[in-house]
Amino acid sequence: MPARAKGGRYHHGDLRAALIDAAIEVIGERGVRGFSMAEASRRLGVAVSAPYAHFADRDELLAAVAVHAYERFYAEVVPGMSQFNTPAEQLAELARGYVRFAAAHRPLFEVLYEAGLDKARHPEIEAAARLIDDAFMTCVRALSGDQALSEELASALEATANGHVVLFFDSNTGPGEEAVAKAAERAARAALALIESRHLLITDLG
Amino acid sequence: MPARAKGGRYHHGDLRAALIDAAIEVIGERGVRGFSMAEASRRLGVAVSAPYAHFADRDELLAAVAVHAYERFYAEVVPGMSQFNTPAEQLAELARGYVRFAAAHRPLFEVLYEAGLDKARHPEIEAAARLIDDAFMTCVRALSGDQALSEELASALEATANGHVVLFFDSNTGPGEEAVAKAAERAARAALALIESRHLLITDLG
DNA sequence: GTCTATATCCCGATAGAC
DNA sequence: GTCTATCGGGATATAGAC
Repeated sequence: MPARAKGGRYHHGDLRAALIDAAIEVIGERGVRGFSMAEASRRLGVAVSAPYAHFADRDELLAAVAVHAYERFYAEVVPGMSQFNTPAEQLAELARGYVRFAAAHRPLFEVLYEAGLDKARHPEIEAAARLIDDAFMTCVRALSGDQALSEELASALEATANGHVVLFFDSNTGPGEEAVAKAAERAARAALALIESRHLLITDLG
Repeated sequence: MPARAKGGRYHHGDLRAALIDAAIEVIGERGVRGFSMAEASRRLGVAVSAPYAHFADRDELLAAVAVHAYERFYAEVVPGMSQFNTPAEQLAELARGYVRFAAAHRPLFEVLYEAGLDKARHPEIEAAARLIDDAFMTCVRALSGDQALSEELASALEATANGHVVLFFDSNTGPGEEAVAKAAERAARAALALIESRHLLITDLG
């Protein structure tokens, strides 16, 4: 952990990593919209110009936070899937983990969905998401040999997990363990219900 | 429609309504975070201080936009439900309309979910949502006499519809009619699947 | 790689005239 | 109800010294 004394200088520390940490901290308090390079600099006790030695602009720093978010998501959530034996249960666990992760690391979730980052300008973000997507799609495909159905099911599962997070944040119940567990369980059960009736996702589809 | 000539004055027009329209326009171009009282004033050709005769601060103007959003949602989406005869089909139509509405009026959707408005400070927003919620819950309850199941189903349906909108916006496919129709159909089908397997939403629930 | 200093711009909100 | 004028603040980003 780099030094962060308010008045101190910052020679030869890992400012890049410290800036990412500071960004997460600020986003946690003020939201993505409330984050600024200047505020991050202030918290680290460095000049407002210092971050520009590591990030070309504000969006590049946020993109680095997004990459960090996907890496952490993969490390925290995906391993838990292997404790289950069926693809359906694994996907339910992924949905549960998705909600738990977002609740535990709200700033990371916000960067992914509210930072308004141009993915074309920051391809490293999608690259970081690839490992997660692979694990996800492997499970989905194990449930249906049909390519079209796999796509529809994947879309429905992703939308539902995301929606449960938004609903949880919107309900403003705070980060209480009980409320998080309830939201995560709801997401997992909704995933199982979608899987159970997945045949309805493609009938008559244009 | 109030006058909006760039250099012109604005005596005795309906500035309040014009500000709401201008806000929607700005949000459409720059997002909620990019909206400012100053920019709205500039577009209407009025002094930056003029809006404060109608709204105490920025959040009050955004709250008025949110109320407008719910009113318009109710007017555009809810009537379409009555063309169907079963609660399941009506809820599917509501999900379809939810996605279509959000795609057609993205700024309104953004205000509701990304403006970060303190609902305790703006109770008029939830009041405006009540008509929609009543229609929604009436359908849900018609599907299950059980109170606990109704709550779980409502939660799952709302999350899923919202998630499909987020996914659609995230996919960046633009407002093409084809892409919108596809996303809306997906939301409707996911709703039907959740309804079909709704019994899975409450088994063993703590 | 970090500093000091600065240019440039935008914002929210208020005071007081008309 | 709208105007002019302004205060006070904060942001991004760059230039040049060390």
